[in-house]
Order: sequence, then structure tokens, then C-alpha cells
Amino acid sequence: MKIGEFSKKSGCSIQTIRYYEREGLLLNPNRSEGNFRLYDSKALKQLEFVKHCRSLDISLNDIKRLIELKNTPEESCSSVNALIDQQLALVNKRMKELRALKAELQQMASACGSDNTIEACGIIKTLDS
Amino acid sequence: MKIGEFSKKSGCSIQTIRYYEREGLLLNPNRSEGNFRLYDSKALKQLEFVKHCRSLDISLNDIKRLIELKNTPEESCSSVNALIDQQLALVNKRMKELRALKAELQQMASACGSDNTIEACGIIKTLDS
DNA sequence: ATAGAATCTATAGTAACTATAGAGTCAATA
DNA sequence: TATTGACTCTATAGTTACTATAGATTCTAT
Repeated sequence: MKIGEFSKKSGCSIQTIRYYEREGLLLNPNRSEGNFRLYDSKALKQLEFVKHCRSLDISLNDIKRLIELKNTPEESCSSVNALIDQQLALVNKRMKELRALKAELQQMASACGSDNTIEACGIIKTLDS
Repeated sequence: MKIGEFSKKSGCSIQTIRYYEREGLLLNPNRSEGNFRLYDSKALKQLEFVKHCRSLDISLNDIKRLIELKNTPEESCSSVNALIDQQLALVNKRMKELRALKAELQQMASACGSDNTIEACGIIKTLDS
């Protein structure tokens, strides 16, 4: 299939597919006579792997590492574990930050009942302090 | 004070300060004879406002809007309210995403006890499906 | 033969910074 | 007085993960 169909099947935009190829996350596909990219179901699986990783917010660099690791199936998977643990730590950190952030925003929202002037607005006062 | 001291007092890097100035978040400071930027305590307050907003993850564009709003103190603060509400919605959305993400990552981490080969690793299997 | 759709490459834009190069300024020392 | 070193200046490029555009080709259908 050509890139248009590949894009629809995978749910990735055409530009993103070409970008992933440039970045080495997808193998260089075969080309048609007229230089159009040609994909098969194997390529689709590869792209789905990448998409799944991205949905977990794993960076393109880490995905590249995972792909390399996949190509050495006989080795220990401790690096894979480490990568996921690291990702989990990142997520926990961000969640903590977001919780604090949410608390402050909520407090600010309640600091301004509704219809003040900007001068009297509790939100601006909070931000100013 | 010159930018070095301003940077230390505010906790913003020198580049970031100059960047905020270019982006219109800080007023153009006076310059010394030799063209060095000169800041006073008023400028510090302005920068602290920006920093506080950034710590709440408010975008530079929205901060710019807040600054403009601050300059019309007699008007209604409903726009300020709306902006904070919108920010809160964003945070809630991201928290929800992160919770889902965390759940999947945890499940993956537990799918691989510890010392498999990559071929047998539950994590890679999950990512492949 | 030709119109229109799809594809190609190369390049620039996005957000919010960070980092660098190369030049100029300033205060203190030899 | 000359010079060293710290500080600052502007302009530009790099970061991440894409998205968008321009201009040229290729293919398909009438």
C-alpha cells in the first residue's frame, strides 16, 4: 500500500510517518517505480509499536532504544525494565506537580467569586504575590 | 541592577530574561551608557508575576493577555476567571491522561518479573500487541 | 491529452526555552 | 597605562515531536 492508505490504517499523519522514517523509527520502505513509498503489514506492525510507545509518552529516543533491544531477543530484558521504571518515575513526578498545580488553580478560582473589577480580582492578587 | 544580579534575584536564567523581553512579557529596561540592561524592583515584580504564572503552567501567550488585563484594572475580571478555569480544565485533562498512562506502565512493569530474555519479556509483548 | 489526486523532497514553523559564537564593556591589577 | 578576566551584548542555532507549506513529480480517470 502507498503512504495514504498506510496513514489511514495506522492513524498516523503522512508527515509523521515520513518523520519517523527520517528519525530511524521505521525501516526505509521499498519504493515503487515512480519513487512512492510502499508498505506492507509488517511495516504496519512496526508503526503500531511506535504508536503504542508514544501513547505511553515514551520519547522517540527511548523508542529507538526499545527497537534496538527487540532486535537482540536473546539478551536480558533488564534494560527494558529500567526504561519502563524510569518512565513510571517520570509520570509520578508529573502527577505530583499537576496535583500541586491544580490545588493552587482551584484556590485562585475560588478567590474570585465572579464579578469583580480586575483591580479587585482575587486571582490577580494571588498572581501578584 | 544589571542582568546578572537580576537573574540571581529572580531565579530566571539570563537567556530566559532576554527571551521574555523579546516576547513582550517584560518592559524594555533602561540601558546603561555601555548598553547594559538596568533593572529595578518594579521590573523584579513584573518578572515574578511571569514566573508565578509559568509555575502554574500558563502559556506565555496567556500571560501576555493577563498582563494586558492587569493594565485595565477597572474592567470586569471575567476574562481572568475564564483563563484560570480553562487552565484548570487543561490540568484535569492531563491528570486523567497521566493516571491511565501510569496504570498501563505499572501493569507492564509487573508483566516482567525481572530476569527474562527480551524475547520472553512481558513488557515487549505488551508493546507489541 | 489533460485535469485532479496523490505523492515526492526540502524547508520553515510551533512552544519555551537553552546554548553558542564573536564582539563589546567594565573594574581591578601589574 | 596596558591588560586580564568577568560580565554583557546581539544574532543565531539547537531542543522535542510534530505540523504545514511550496514546488515539482507521478499516477489515474476521463
